[in-house]
Amino acid sequence: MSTIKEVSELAGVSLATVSRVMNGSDRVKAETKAKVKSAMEALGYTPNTAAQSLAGNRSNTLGMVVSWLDGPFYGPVMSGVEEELRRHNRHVIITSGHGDADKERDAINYLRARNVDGLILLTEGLHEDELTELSKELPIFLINQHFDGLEDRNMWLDNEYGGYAATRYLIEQGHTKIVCAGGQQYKQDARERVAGFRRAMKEAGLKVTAKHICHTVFDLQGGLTAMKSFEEQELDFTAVFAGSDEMAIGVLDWARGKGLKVPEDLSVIGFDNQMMAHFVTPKLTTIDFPAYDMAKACARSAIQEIYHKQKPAGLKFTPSLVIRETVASPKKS
Amino acid sequence: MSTIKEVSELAGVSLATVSRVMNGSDRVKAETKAKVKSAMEALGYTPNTAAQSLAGNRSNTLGMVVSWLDGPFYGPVMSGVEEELRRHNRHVIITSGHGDADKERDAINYLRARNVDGLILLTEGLHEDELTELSKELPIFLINQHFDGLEDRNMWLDNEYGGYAATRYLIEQGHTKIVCAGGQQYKQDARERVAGFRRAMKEAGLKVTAKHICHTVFDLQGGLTAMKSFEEQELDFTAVFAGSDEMAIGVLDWARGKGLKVPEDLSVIGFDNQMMAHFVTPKLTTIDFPAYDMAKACARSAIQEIYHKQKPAGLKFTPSLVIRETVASPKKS
DNA sequence: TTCCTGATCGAAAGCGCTTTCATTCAGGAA
DNA sequence: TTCCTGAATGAAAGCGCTTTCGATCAGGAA
Repeated sequence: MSTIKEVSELAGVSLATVSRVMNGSDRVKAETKAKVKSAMEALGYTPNTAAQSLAGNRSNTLGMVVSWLDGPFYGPVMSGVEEELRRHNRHVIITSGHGDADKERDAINYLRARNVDGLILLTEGLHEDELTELSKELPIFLINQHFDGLEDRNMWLDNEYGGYAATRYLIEQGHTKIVCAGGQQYKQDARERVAGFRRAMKEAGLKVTAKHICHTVFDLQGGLTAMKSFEEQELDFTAVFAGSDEMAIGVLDWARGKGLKVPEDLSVIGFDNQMMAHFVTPKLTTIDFPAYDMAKACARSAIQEIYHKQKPAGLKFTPSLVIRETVASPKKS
Repeated sequence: MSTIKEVSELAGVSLATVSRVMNGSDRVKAETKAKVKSAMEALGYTPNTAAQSLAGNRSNTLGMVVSWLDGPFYGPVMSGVEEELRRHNRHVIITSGHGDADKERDAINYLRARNVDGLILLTEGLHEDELTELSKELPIFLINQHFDGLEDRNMWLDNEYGGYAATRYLIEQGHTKIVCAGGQQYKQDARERVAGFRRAMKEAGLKVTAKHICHTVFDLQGGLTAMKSFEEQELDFTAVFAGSDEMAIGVLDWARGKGLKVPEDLSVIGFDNQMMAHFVTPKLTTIDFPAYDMAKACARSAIQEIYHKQKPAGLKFTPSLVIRETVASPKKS
């Protein structure tokens, strides 16, 4: 490994000049710049990142906290962030928050001890106050969470619109008796999706009572639980909007157990468009969550603000309908 | 952020002593150690990792290359590595190799520029010679790949046994007409799985011809392709061993298209036990790939060798059968 | 007592960069 | 001509650690 010193000697300039060339910034005569560059080339020079961090008081590293490295939802997010940062010759340290506020704090401390220049967070447990507090210490960027005070560092999905679009699609197919299996009520996205459901129903003049909505957990089991609860209440319905794809798969399981055919006897629509939506039968109609794009945008925005002093801007993403095989018109009866 | 200097002043010792306490190693009087520790406590001291890297000529960081951050297979692997390293206060930079030799090299260079102390590789494109060469530069650890010369840094699965166990299970259920939809022939694990299939068949006195084995791609489409090829050859079979779960799901799709019921008309067994094996219907019987455990073991071994100078030892993992719903005895006919 | 030994600790030299501040120099203004 | 200005570059002081080497000191051997 060659050092900046060797480069400077070969090019016949000072260390400072080499450093200036490396950082692109300052005014260096074009001729000098060329000399330095060819010296770097000749030596196969790569800067020592640790020295850069130490001297520059910045690590060129972002920290990222996701709930699970192995959740289907997080893969595209990590992927988007990694690609974008690598493209800018920065890197990300990814940690798992295990969907728990305490462990999320641990993860953040671990990252801060590594002098990350900023944080990309996709957490579930941390409260707005805490995040606001944290953002005074270092720049933090939020994916899939939004609130005032940090709105220019939010990349969020219009969940409400997604819920609306899903429900709207069911209605357009002729359904009038629709139930909603939503996620945990303490989760912002779950609440918003349900709100979208309500809006679409109301707009169509369809009544929604508390009975029609069941808040459980965002997974397969949650979907089953919700359906059993609807069943116990002897509700009559021809379609269900599930708050997540996993829940929707739970609904499919339930339907199969009851001998109901999907979509002939029951229409089902999910949310997220996770990988497994392709693998189930029939293939799941759902709402696409552009996680990869959001992650890329987030990383880009972070780089712009942290390393190029540009003003950040939050971004709202709009989900779109993905039509597959689980929705049909209701049977005439 | 307090520095080592402040700690040394508060504790009334030299920088060197504080450093010694931090690194646990050298002999420091117990009394002194206690003084230093309480000083660190009092100041809330965290060492500056960049300075440590620079001075110590080591980054306390491992690099990792996987094919896709968002592949279902890689989640558990990343998760295992991250957890284990974090537990030892080290960290990992994860990059994506996009399943392509050139991009894998890029990723490795990117990581080396960051002075990683070692590499954990889960690559597909790099040849043994290249890896051997690389391992002269820095320690590299291989997951799911094994060859002589680097055998003490390999964590690998006994794929041959997995193929054997899967086929064996089909045979025990009474099947005698079995085909094998294997992955790309250039992949070591694909070849080994097929070898296991052959061994089980041979052991049971069942003949296997080239017709019974189709090498395609390890994904859903590959499964479909394989089945179509068997169909064209007018083979008669009651069970299929698929080289991966995704292929197996392709087989399920094919069967559904043909109006065949699984497992009544056709038994199917996969390999990997990926998450989606739970989500398909009927739930997939498969061979478990203990990716998470292998990753943990790999990280542990890497830490032991790199930071504690212990001799590494490769580990062979044995896969196990996971019985679900896609295998039954063949119909009498 | 004197000498030697091992345990404990401190001084100081880096590690490879960034950045401030000073210096040099060419060219235009006076 | 002299002076001033701004552009281009260099010298050097850190950034916060690790590690080598040497100093100190207590206690046992001679």
